[in-house]
Amino acid sequence: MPISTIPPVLKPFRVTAEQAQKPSLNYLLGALSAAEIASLLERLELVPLRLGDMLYEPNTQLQHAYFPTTAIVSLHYVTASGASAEISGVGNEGMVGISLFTGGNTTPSSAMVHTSGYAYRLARAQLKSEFNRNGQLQQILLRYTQALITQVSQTAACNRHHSVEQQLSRWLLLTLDRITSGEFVLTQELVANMLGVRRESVTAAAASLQGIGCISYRRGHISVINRKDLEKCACECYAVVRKETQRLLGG
Amino acid sequence: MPISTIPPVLKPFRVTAEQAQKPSLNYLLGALSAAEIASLLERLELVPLRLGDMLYEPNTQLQHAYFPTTAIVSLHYVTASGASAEISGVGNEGMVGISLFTGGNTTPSSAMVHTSGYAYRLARAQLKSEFNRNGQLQQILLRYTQALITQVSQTAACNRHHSVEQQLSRWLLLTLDRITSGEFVLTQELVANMLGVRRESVTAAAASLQGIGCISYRRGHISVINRKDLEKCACECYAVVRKETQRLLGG
DNA sequence: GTTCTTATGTTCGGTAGCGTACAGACGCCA
DNA sequence: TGGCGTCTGTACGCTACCGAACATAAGAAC
Repeated sequence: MPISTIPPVLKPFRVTAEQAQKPSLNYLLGALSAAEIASLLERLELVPLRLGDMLYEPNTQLQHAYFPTTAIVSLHYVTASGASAEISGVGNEGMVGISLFTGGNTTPSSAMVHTSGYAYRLARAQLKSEFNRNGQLQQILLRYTQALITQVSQTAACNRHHSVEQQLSRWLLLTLDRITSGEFVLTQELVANMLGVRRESVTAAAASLQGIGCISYRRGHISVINRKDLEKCACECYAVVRKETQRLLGG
Repeated sequence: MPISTIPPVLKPFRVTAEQAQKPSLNYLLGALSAAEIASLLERLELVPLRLGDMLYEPNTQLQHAYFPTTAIVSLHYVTASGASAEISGVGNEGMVGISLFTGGNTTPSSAMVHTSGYAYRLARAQLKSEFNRNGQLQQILLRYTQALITQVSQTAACNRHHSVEQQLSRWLLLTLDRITSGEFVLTQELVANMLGVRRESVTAAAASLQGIGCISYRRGHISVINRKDLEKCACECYAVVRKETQRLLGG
C-alpha cells in the first residue's frame, strides 16, 4: 500500500491561526530566553500544515526547518517495495529538519503531516546561521537531536519485539502528548501506514482497546477515554521516550 | 535470553596495538586536518576493547567518547522482558558517546563490543570542550550524528518489513565494511542477540546463505565468500546506510 | 432523503518466526 | 588421545501477522 494514497482531509481545518500563534507552544522555541526569541521572531513564519502535506521527500534539499505548535508530523521511510514505517513523530516538542544543522541537508526519509495544525518555520540559511552563533538555540537543538535518536531507537526495538496492540497504544499516547484535545482526527488506514502494519491489524487492535474501555472510536476519529489503562496496554517504549524527552527538554 | 550471557572470547586477541595505532584509521579522526589531529593526539588514549566489554549501560554517565579503529561496538536496547535489539553498530566510521556533546550525557541504550580491537578514547570534559571550540571536530561529529540517525532509522524500518535472511545479510555487510579481514569471529548466538531474533533463525538464514555460496561458516567464524551475491540477498537498507555514510563522511 | 464514496468489520488460508527440546559434532584442553 | 563444553542442526506445535476478498455502514454530497 503506497503511502501516496493519502486520504483527503476528513474534517474542516478548525484550528485558528490565533490559537497557534504563540511560539512558546513549541518546547524548543519556548525554552529560549526572551531576548533570543525576540530576535528570532522576525524571521519565524507561522504556516498552516494540513494532513498529507509533505515537508520533505527523500534526498531532496530542505528549504525550511519547522517548529510545530499544534501540527504533528511523521518522519517515515518508504521501503523499495512501497511499504512504509514511521521513524519518529514530531510535534510541539521538536523540530523537523535536523539535517539542516548537521550538515547533510537531505535524508533518505520523508516528513508528512498527519495532524493538521500550525508550525513556525525558519529558512534554511537562517537556521544555519542561528545554530552557528553557538547560543541557546544550538544547545536546545542538540538536546532535541538526542531525544529524537532515543525515539527512533525505541521505534526500532519496538518494531522488533512488541505486538501491534502495544505499538498502537504507544503511538496513541505519544500523539496524545502532542495535542490538546484528546481526540485524533485520522483513519485507521493512516495509523496503519504510520505503524507499518495492515489496516486490518489496526482494526483488530483498536477493537480490543475499545473493548477494554481505553479508547473509543468512530469513522475517522479516535478518542482516548482512559489514559491510565492505555498506558498499561503499551510497552515500556512509551514511558522511555516520554521520560527521556522530559529529561532532555525539561517538558 | 538476557544479553548478560555473553560468551567468552572465542579466539585469542590477535590485533596488535601497532596495527591499530593510527588515529586516521577512524574516519572521524582521519578527517581532521594535520594541525587539529596533532593538538588532539596528546589527549587521545589508545585502548583495547574486547568482546563483551560494555562501554556504557543504560542511564549511567559516560566517562569517555570512543573512536574505534579496529574494534566494533553495538549500540543496543534491552527490553523490559530481557530481549535485545541492536540500534546501530559503530566501527571505524564513527564514535561511541554522542550524548556527551548533545548534552544528555546518558541514554536508555547500552554499548557492547562485539568485535575485539582498538579504539582511541577521549575523556568526557575534553570531548565537550573540543566540540564547543566550533572547529572541524564539531562539524564532523554533527555529520556523523546524522549518519547515525540514518542507520537507526533504517534499522527501525528493516525490523518492521524485512526477513531475517535479509537482515542477516545487511548486518554482515555493514560489519564487513568495518573490518579488514573478511572473516568474523563470532557465534550465531551473538548475531542473534544483535538482530534480536532466535539463534535458530540465524542458523536457518546462515545455512541458506551458505547454500547459495555467499558465505561459509564454521564454529564461531563466519566468512563472506561472495560479496556481490550477499548484497543481492540483503534488503536495500544496506545500500541506503552505506551511501549516506559515504556522502556524509566522505568515505 | 437518496446516493455514493470510503472507513470499518469479518473471514479465510498461508507463512514467518517463536519457544522448546534434544541430537550431533567441532575443537579446546587435559 | 580422550573428554567435555559449547556451538550448530533439526524438529515440533503454536501464534501473530500477512494478503486478499468481500460485507456493512457511516456520513458527505447532492
